[in-house]
Amino acid sequence: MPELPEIVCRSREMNELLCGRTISRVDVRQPKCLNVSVKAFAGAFEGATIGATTVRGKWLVTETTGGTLLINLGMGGELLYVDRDATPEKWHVRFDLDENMTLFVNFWWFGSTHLVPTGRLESEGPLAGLGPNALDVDLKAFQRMLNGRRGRIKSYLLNQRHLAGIGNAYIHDILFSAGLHPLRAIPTLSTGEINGLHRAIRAELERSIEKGSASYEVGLLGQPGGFGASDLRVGYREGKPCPRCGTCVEKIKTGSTASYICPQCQPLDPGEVDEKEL
DNA sequence: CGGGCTGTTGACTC
DNA sequence: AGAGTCAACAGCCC
Repeated sequence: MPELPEIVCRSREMNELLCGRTISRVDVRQPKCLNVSVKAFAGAFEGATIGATTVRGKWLVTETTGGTLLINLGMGGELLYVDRDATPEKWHVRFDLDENMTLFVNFWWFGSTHLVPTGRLESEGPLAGLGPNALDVDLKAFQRMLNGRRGRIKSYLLNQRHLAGIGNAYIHDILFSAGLHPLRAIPTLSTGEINGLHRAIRAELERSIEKGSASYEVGLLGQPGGFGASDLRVGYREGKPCPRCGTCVEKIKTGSTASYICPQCQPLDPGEVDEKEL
């Protein structure tokens, strides 16, 4: 599932491959994934020139002369940049460009492509109310964010209104690196634990970005990332030994999501789950 | 063959 | 504010 590292890598590819190109034609097979009518969407982007692409959490933000294009790949969505003759079987939105090239957008689940008028990103659309990118928050700001918060650390980190870009794939190794159980109540976190968590967020996300993002996702040219199963510490490693202490990694239910943890390195002290703290 | 699992976002409720 | 639930809908696995 694309999270911040994947989006960062896709944005780099879009800047390399798409910046400066002109959109000649837009086609939509699944109007549901748009926020406006097909006519309005195509009307805005046909004839437009593509500018820079930036990242807001799990959203790709592409400026064009016809408005801002927002792409959310949901779970397992893909972008494909190919010659028109190599049109894939499955696609939901296509942008035909100059030089016979096309950008195909294919969703697995829950993906969307939005048109937002230039300059209104912060006031309307899905980016309004989104928290800062997880990699853009310094330690002081992170400490302030958590100050006075209640609830559990995992659900806080996954909430895109707080921090944008962390999803249920990278969270496992982030919490493991910080030595935190996903259900730890935020008020029970020590200053040292908060500092370690801040460091872990940066380190784990950047580790994947450096390797070109997750290997189960592919880039605009169809190339897989270099961050694979052997790079994971506890995530999706149920029954395998913890890399730090050798204890069996467990898969547990944490609310509506699953979590992979080392029960030894990420203890949930019963004294610390006092219901009054939640 | 079928049902459970996967896990994003936003809306909604308590 | 936070936690829970649901709905959107594809494909894999057993």
